[in-house]
Amino acid sequence: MAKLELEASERDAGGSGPQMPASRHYRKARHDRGAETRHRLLLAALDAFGRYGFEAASTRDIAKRADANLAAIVYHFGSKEALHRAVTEYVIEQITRHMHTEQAEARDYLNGSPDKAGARIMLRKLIRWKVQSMLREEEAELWSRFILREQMDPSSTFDAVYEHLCSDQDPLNGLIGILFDLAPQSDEAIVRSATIMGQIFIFHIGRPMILRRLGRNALGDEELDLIARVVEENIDRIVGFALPLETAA
Amino acid sequence: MAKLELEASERDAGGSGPQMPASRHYRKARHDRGAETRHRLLLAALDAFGRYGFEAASTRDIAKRADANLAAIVYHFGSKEALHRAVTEYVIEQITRHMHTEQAEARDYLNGSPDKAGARIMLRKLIRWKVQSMLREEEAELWSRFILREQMDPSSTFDAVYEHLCSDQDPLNGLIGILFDLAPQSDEAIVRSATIMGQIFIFHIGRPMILRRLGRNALGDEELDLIARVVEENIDRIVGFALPLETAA
DNA sequence: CGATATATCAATCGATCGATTGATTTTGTC
DNA sequence: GACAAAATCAATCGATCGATTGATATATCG
Repeated sequence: MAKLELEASERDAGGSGPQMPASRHYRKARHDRGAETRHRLLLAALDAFGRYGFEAASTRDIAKRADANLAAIVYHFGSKEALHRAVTEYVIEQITRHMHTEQAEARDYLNGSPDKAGARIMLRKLIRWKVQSMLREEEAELWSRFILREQMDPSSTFDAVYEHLCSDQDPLNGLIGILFDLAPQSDEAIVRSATIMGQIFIFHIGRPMILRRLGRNALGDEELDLIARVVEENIDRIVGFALPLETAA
Repeated sequence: MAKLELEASERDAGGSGPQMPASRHYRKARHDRGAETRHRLLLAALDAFGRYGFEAASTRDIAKRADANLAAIVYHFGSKEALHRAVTEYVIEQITRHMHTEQAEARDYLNGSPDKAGARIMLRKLIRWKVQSMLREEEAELWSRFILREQMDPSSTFDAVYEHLCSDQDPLNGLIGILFDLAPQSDEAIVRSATIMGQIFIFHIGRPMILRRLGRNALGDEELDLIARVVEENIDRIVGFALPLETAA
């Protein structure tokens, strides 16, 4: 379950760290308590930062929810700020890992000699995969909330998130560009991509409201299938005009 | 500019208020300082609560940004919590006011004998109006951020926002229902409405990221026109299948 | 002008925040 | 078992939080 390592990605957290988990050339424990505590703190912080924001999320609450001592945060990460950076890195790493295969495939296709028919199929595949992974993966709601929270106070780690997850890592713009005869970085391609991502993000950011309208307490398989079908249908229709209708499944 | 009154909508803010602006049967001042201070505090709080969240937004910061004294918050509103409630009421009031005419028109249409052709035109009108008002109105980004922030910590004033802005006030579900042969409160109608709203909300919640991709510092008329065109086109195509293509402008 | 309600202000309260400390427990090597 | 590094813990620090206080300033009446 806990694949994360993170190890020493933040040495001196702003100039404070007196003692840190050296992780030098020392043997690993048979049962690494430290790594487990670190991971529990990371997940608790991911939820707390995303839900309450950086300042409102108290280290005491994070430590308590991680079943760890308050001082463990400074011990394992260096400071509250460093913990926030570690969470950012974790989110980027997780999303990148989940996206890697499909995005690489789409990028490879774009680097070849793409045409509209192929781009439409590739877009459908990418969207289907984004919807599934972003809605099925349980942690994904935490990732979305954390990232969108950063947007509201665009100072902290906004740049890192942007560079790793948005700029040119995402082949969505390229596919849209081909289908609509637009330059990949043209304003319209960017706006069109945003409207597509918005249809997915709304089910993260607005989940409480949607759950209430649906009269549910959680999104079950039935609702997730419905959401996936509607989003995929919508995008199929949006890009459908670019090509004569076909039977691509 | 300041139409707001709010007057005595929160009497005793949780049982604290020793002195409050009585606003009894006393004549209004020629130059009402209190109302101005109250409104400046309200706008500053709207921005701060939406941006940093309830707890992270400090009353000292709000007072400073409103060019008012710290104690003015308790004096005019009763407490930080009451200020938050007042902001919620203000947002509901503003959105309701901006939406009133168009939503009433759509509701009237739904209460008549609606057909698909009329519903499509009505939907197009409603969407166009939502896009324009939500993107053109300068305060709208603050409203969206505030509401979406509530979603992340669905405790506080979530119910009030939901009841006034979502439940059955919004005729979007009804129009979608007619166009897709769905019951207005069916799961699919709700999900379809959400994907439509997501295409608009993304430009509020993700504005910093989109601005960066566009290489802009702000959304000018040019970009707003583009966004409006793309969103309206998308929705036209999404619902277009429900009807044979026509030339309705 | 007083008289009075309205409004603003600096100073201060207890509570909680992030961070630090020194002691203690756990773990692995010799 | 002796020893040290890794890890956890309770207690505590100064800073800042929301809220309160009493004094002062402003505005509208008789």
